[in-house]
Order: sequence, then structure tokens, then C-alpha cells
Amino acid sequence: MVTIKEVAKKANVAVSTASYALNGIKKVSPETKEKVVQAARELNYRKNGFASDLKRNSTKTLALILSDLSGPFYSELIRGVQDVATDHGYDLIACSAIGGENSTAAKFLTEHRVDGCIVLAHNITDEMLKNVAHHNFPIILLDREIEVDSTVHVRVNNKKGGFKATEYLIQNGHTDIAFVSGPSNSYDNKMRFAGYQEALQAYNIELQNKWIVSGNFTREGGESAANILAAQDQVPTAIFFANDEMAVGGMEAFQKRGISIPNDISIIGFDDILEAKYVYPKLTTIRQPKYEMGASATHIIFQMLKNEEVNPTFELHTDLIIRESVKKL
Amino acid sequence: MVTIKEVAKKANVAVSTASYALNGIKKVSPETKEKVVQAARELNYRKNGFASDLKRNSTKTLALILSDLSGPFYSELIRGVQDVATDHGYDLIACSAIGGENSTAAKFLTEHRVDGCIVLAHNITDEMLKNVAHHNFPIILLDREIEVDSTVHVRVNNKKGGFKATEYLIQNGHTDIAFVSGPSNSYDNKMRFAGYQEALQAYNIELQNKWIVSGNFTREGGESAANILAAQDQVPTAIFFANDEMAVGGMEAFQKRGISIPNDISIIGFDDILEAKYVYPKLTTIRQPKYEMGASATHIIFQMLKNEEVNPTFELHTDLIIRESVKKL
DNA sequence: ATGAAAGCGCTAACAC
DNA sequence: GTGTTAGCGCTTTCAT
Repeated sequence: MVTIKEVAKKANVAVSTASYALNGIKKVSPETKEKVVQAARELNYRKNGFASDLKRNSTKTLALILSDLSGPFYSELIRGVQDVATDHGYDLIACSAIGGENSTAAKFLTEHRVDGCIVLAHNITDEMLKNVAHHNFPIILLDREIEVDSTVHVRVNNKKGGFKATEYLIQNGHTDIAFVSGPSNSYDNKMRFAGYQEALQAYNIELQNKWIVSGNFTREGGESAANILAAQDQVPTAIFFANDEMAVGGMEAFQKRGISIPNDISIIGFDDILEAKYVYPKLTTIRQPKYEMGASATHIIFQMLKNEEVNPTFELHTDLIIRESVKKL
Repeated sequence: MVTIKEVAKKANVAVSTASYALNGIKKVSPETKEKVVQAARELNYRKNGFASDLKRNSTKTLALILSDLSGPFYSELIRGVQDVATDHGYDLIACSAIGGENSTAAKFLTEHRVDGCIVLAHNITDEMLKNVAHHNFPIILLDREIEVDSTVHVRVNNKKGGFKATEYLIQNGHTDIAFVSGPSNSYDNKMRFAGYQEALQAYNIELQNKWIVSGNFTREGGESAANILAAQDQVPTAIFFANDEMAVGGMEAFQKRGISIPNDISIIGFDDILEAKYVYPKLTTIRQPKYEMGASATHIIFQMLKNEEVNPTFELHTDLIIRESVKKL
């Protein structure tokens, strides 16, 4: 590997001068600079980023920690992160938390390899986060329940969103409303369910346990939930799927059985994924401001990096997106 | 920041001993090891990954360079890369090539921040690749045209795939076959088109220029291509969309116009994206072995890292996936 | 404007 | 088994 030393030698200058020249620091004369740059080019010199980061004690890069690099995840959110990072002249890398303690994510979280992290992964333990959180190592948690010191949370008001979804169904004349839930360890799911409960209660509708079925946030889960619901002797007139993925699967399962959406059953989802407006009928849902989540999280990182005081939690709100999957009774 | 020096001091040992203990190197006695680990824990010591990488001159991490972190991309492919990297005890990070010369990708490509790269991005120039390629810095290029020294290519036989798609249409009795192309600078597109041409020629069917329309590889492009085709006085009986994304858009556009697939027009795509089997009718297409592409690319990196001789190009083949969007005439 | 040299935090060769 | 120390490649202070 060719080092700056060799470049300096070839250009007949000291390493310090070479460093200045290569980094565009003004105090070096145009001619010397040219000499150095030329030598570097001839030797095909590539700086060693680590050495320089080590010395500077800053990496100018942020890590985005995902459950799994191969998705699925919200691309809008990532775009939000990316845009803000770029605006600040920072680089962004994404890494996977598969493997927990031994994951790439853990390596970046613990080994000072980045200046800050945005965590969008549930397979990284609270424990680990706690150990790593540090006043000058900003960590932003997306959609997480726990409060970890020196950590900030950005989340959507899932409960209010769940309420809105359920209320919209009620306002359309529905009272027999099922809830298809995500995994029980999901904070999002828990809150959406809480919103569902609250809305039923607010309108004096009794919650029916037989209509609470689990779908694991996956398309297949949605299908099987729909099948379970359809097989009961009393079928609900509307279903609130705790995410769109399940809703899409559920719609398909119903249609396979000859049950028409929204004529026979109304459906509302949560998230507003890209597909929501491409399915038939177009899915009515609760939109999460995904881009804003990513952008806010990243903004907060930079505030923290500047040692500004920030709130420990940051909450965004949801919107009801009315499309075609809910019928007025 | 607490360094290994402080840990050593607290544990009353030399830094080397601390280093050995922390890295699980056997030559240190259990008691000393315990002392060190304990001290590290108490001080909340986190190693500086750069310092250690710098010293070891190896990062044990690979970079996956994508056009844009926020997708879209083939998750199957990434899974292939991820699996193989993990098997070898390597970490994987993904980074974006947005910004070209100034992108994060460029930083990782040029600054020795990883041990190898897999490039799945068209916004990184051949020029840059050429400058960076080095016999002990493996770079694998996916779906690229150019031959760059010290670089290996993994690609799918797009031409043969294009041939297969077209031939299947012909074997189903079609002779009026349109081609909806991707961007003209795409190597994939070019080769798929070549396969289309070759098949027509092989079966003595004349190529009709009015039936070659551009769709830019996007869903919207597919829609507008379908509309253009539908508006002509002579409409083809079958269409080969150069990717599934466009095919899905095209199907939708036709259906909006009351044209039935496959009764009025047969459609075949390319890629076999996830959605292909969810649309109605299910899309007949040419499958790319995406997982295998990722896995092979990564395997090759490790071969190169071990200084084994590897072929400069590695070609995978496609499969015809017959579903419901092509009718026998 | 340029150079000499210290030192970032770590690993590993070497000495004991 | 443990300690001393050189040095990875770079930036930056200080002297000139």
C-alpha cells in the first residue's frame, strides 16, 4: 500500500506538507501542491481512512441500524435520513443487526466506528443500547418502548392512529370491528391496539375477544387471520389490520373466498405502504410520516453532536388516508 | 474516551496483557483475564475499532455499494451477500453511491475502509472503478458492461433470457410481439433486447420498429408504454416487457382501458420480482437467480482475498417462469 | 511556506 | 504469563 510518506518522498516534501496539500489546506504554495498531487496520482495513492479518522477522532459518518439489510423496511424513512445526513456533509452506512451481540450493528455501535446511530431494529437489545449510550455518542431510537438514558426516541403516535382508524370505521356505521394484530412484542402493535380499544370504549362498543386475531405483521399472517375470521359463525363487518402488509394479505384471502371488499367487509390498514394504492380496492389506511421520521431523527443527531439540548422523545402524528376499502353501512 | 491503557492501569497489567485478555488470546492466565475484563467493564471500555483495524491492516468487513440506500433493490440478492459474508465471519455494510465522486460509496471504495466491495450501482463511474481496482482489493461488479482489470463481473445471461421470453411467446403462436425497453444506457436492457431480436430472427419474424417502445424500467414507464401501444392502429398480440416493474404497470394500464390480459394481449416480464405472483393475472416472466448472484459475488471476494485465481466473469442463467399472463393463440 | 516530530489507540514481536 | 516497545498511516503543533 502506498502511504503519504512515499508520496511526500516522491514529491520531495515533508509528510506534513503532503498532508496539507492533499487536504486542500491553504498554507501550501500552488506549485508544491501541484507537485504533491502529481506524485500522489502517479503512485495511485489512496489515503487510509482509518488512520485519518483515528487522528481526527471523528468519522463524519452515521450508521443506520436495520433489523435486516435485505429488508423489508421503509425506503421513505431511509431517504429522510440520507437527505439530512448529506446536507450536513456526513456519510451514511447501513448495517444489519442480525446476530445480535455479534452483529455488524453491534460492532458499529460499540467500537466508535461512527459518530452517531439511528436504530430501527428490534433485534438489538435494550441492554446493549444502555451500555453504549453515551452523552457524546448520539443514538436515536425509532419506534421503541424503553427509555434509555442519553438516547432519544422518535416515534409516531400509534395509539392516536389506532384510535383514528377505529373511529373512522365506527363513523361509517360499523360496530362489529375485528382487530388483526402484529407480534405481541411489538411496541407499535401494542399502541395501535390500545387506540382500537380506546375508540371502542369511547363509542360504547364492547370489545369481542373472538375478533382479536394475530397476524404477525406479515402478508401471510394477514391471510390466515382473514381465514380465521371468515370461518367464524359471526363475521365482523369491518377489520382493522394493524399494518398494511397484513391488510393486503387479508384482502386477497377474502377475495379468494368470494368475499367482496368493501361490500361484504370493510378493511382499514396502518402505515400507508407503497402498495396500498395499487391493490384493488385501494386500501384506506393510516399514514405514518416516514420521511419526516428519518429526517427528524437525523436532525436530532446533529443537534446532539453540537451539544445542544434535545427532548428525549419526539412524537409525530398520523393521517387518515381515505381510499376505497371501507364502505358506509 | 477510555482507552486500553486506562484499563491496563486499573487492572495493574501491561497494555499488551490487557489487549490479549480482551481479545481472548490464550496466553494470559484466567485470573489476569478476569481482572482485565472486570476493569474494562467498570470503566465501560469500548475499543476503538479504527485503531485496531489500522494496526491489523484488515477490517473483516465488506461493502455493498448500491445506487441508492433507499432502494429499490433486490432483497434476495442482498440476502445472498449477507449470508456468505456472515459464514466467513465478515461484516457487511451497505452504502449509497448517490453523489458519485463524493458519495459514501466513493469513500469506502477509495479509503481502504473495507476489505472488498460488491458494486450494484450504475452511478459509480467506470473511471473510478478503474482507479481503485487493485489486485488485493477485490471488487465485484454486478450487471456491468465494461471490463475493468482486477475486477470480476457476475452477471446473468440477459441475452439468453430475452431469447427465452420471446421464444416462449412465439411458441404460443404469437408473431406480433412488442418490446418495451428499459433505459438505453442499461446493459441489462441492451442484452435483453438483443435476445428479443435474435429470437425473432431465428423464427423468421420481422422486427417492427413501431412496436419497440421505451419504458425506463419503471412502473409508470410501463403504463405509458402500454398506452402508446394500445393507441396504435395495429396492436400486437403479445408484449415482452424488459422488466417486471414495467410489466405490472403495463398490465394495469391495459386493464384500465378494458383490455384483458391474457385474452386480448399476452404479457411476459423479466426478473421475477416478488409482486409478479401477486398481480392479477399472475405474471409469466424470466427469473433471475438473485440470491445466487449475491452469494456467488461474495464467494468470489473470499477467493480473491485468499489470492486464489478467479475467472474475470461469472455468468448465471435465467429460468422461464410460466404463470398466467400468456395465452396460447 | 515548509519540516520535524509527537501521538491518536491499538496489536504483536520480542524480551524476560 | 507478563511487560516493554515499535509502529500501523495519518494530522497537527511548533519551530524555522
